[in-house]
Amino acid sequence: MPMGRWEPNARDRLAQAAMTLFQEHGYDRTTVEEIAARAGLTERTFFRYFTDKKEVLFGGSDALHERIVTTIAGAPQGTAPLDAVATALDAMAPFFKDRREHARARQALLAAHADLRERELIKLASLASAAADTLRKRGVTEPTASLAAEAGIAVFKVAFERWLEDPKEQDLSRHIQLGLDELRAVTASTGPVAPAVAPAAPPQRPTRPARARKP
Amino acid sequence: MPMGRWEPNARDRLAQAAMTLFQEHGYDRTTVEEIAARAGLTERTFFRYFTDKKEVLFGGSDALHERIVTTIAGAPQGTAPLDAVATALDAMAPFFKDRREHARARQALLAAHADLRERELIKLASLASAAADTLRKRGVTEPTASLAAEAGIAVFKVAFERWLEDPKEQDLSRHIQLGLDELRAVTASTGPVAPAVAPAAPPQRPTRPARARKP
DNA sequence: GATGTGATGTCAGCAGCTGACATCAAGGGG
DNA sequence: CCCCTTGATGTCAGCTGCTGACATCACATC
Repeated sequence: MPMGRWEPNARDRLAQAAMTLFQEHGYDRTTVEEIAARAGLTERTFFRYFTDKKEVLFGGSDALHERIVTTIAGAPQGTAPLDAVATALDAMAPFFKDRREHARARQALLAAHADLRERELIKLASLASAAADTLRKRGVTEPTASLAAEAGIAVFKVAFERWLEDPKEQDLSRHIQLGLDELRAVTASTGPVAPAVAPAAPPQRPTRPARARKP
Repeated sequence: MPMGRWEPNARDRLAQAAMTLFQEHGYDRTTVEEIAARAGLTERTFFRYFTDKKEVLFGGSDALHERIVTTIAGAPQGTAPLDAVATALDAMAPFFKDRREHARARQALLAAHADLRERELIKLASLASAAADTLRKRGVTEPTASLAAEAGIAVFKVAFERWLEDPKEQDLSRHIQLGLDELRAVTASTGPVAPAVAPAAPPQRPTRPARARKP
């Protein structure tokens, strides 16, 4: 069997080595040099594959990006913006199917390191921005496109976290649907601005439990 | 006149020196040592005031944080979650009144440096998280609290950007209101999921221009 | 006047990251 | 078969962000 001069999949090896070491010794007590060594490479090479030490944890983000764009672009003409976005969110779910445990481990790292959360947030923001761009190409005008995209990403964030914690282990897809329903419920409610003084309400109802889907 | 051992307002001096140098030479060609020197201090001292080189650009964020929390906490009993958040967003507007030019300069820096955008995003996320916490203390249950908070922050992001670009220079407050209206319009629309095939719609209307406020 | 105390300075050092250049197998003409 | 190019990697030097440990020194307090 032909084996090139170097072991293949350097990138994957680096990513995997990093994940392992981060879990074993923690993120900031793991050195890029150690990661590279474990992958049989050099620090310098690490930085040829990843711009950042952080970036090594964000491999699939390009795929998500593309999936979102093509899904929105491919939505039937006349689809309402938020519905197009909703479809795109749903199209992301398969990427995480069967990777719940991996996602949880990753999330644990993010929870412990603000650096990593920052990176995660900019990735999500970039998804939102791409979604908005694509909506605009479909003729959606400006405040609408950005808001639909941002709202969609907000739903995804919440849904994703709930998916990770859900003891019933329902599909991510399901949580996204619930999130969208809830968003609609939350925004559908009252008028412009609350009155200055409250008319002494009772103990305070929890505001509106998530309503069942399919009215 | 009594003058202490050191010039006062070290923190402010550092922040201002940083802003100036960033604009003159760019963010990454400005060294922390240079900033400190310009403020008559040492690099080491800079890092006593700011955890980060980036952090020097995010001074007011604590004040915003507090304002959001107290505003939401102080909303009349029975106020709908999104309305409470909306009020809080509006309460942030005064912080930026008369600082439009400063905000634009800042935004220009953010636009050029992903590092800084990351920091900005985590600040916003932190605001959202605080808002959600406060809502929860008011009895709002979970998916609702997070979604109202995140949606609110999404509105703020969009409104803020539009405010910076608005040739008519309308109030930030106004843009927030428009954003909220638009969010409601975007979410109020169609049902759960778009049909698989579109019934051949006409040229495609821009989906729904922002409707006037006050139905 | 001795004794803190708080803001600052000094120094040493690591880790992240980069530019410049070297190496070396594989592949492709000539 | 040799040469040359190419691409992935290694080597080295160096800056800058950031931190821990310790020194200083005006000012306040007793």
